[in-house]
Amino acid sequence: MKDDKIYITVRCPIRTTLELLGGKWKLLILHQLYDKTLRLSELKNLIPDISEKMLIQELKNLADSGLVIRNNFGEVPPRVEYSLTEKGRNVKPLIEQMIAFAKHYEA
Amino acid sequence: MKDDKIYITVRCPIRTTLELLGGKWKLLILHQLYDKTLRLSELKNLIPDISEKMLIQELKNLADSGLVIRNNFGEVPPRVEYSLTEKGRNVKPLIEQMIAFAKHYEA
DNA sequence: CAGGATCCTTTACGATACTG
DNA sequence: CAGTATCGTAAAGGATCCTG
Repeated sequence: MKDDKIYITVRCPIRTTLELLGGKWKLLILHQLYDKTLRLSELKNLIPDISEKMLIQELKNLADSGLVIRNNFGEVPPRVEYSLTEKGRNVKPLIEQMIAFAKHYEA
Repeated sequence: MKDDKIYITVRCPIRTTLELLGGKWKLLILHQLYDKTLRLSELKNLIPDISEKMLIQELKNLADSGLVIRNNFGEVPPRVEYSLTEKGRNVKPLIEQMIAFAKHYEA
């Protein structure tokens, strides 16, 4: 057999990023976790218009992606803190560019 | 009256950017228009899984935002070309960071 | 306080047919 | 070729109630 072709699938990096960070809330959450550790209730206060369901869901999502780490202190009453992982810290330049873009756009 | 407060509304820049670029397709379209002018049919070929409806809708969306310019040559058969505007070129560093993020993530 | 479960609404998106 | 119009579906998101 000749003329066979080998197909390799190169995933579009834009799509990869959209899958990881797409949606209405993930980047807002990551923005708040930019350089601090926060509890669920603190995040809720910082992003007042997010529903609790979405906040929890998206945090779990980000944790599953390895971008956020969930630290359960196992205390009573419950105390759980969220922060960026090493991988998660790679979103920082992206967030910076989003802020820069908005600034340019509104100028 | 004293102790009155003046409230100014500072829109979160992340939200601004999400409103302009959010959704499944806008950034993929902008990525293709990164440094070239393309016709509708060319964009359709470059992003095979987008529906024609969404492609046209999002292009109009981006044009309304002033990020993309629609150039209608008024010929028969129709010939319409899309490209980034000056403002639209500000997405370039953002796209670069999305690519960099995907790369870091997959590493 | 953190979060699970359920139900419901909204909106994003897709398929198809049609037009100048 | 570059659209418009319509209809239908799937996914995202929201409200509320409940639990350890």
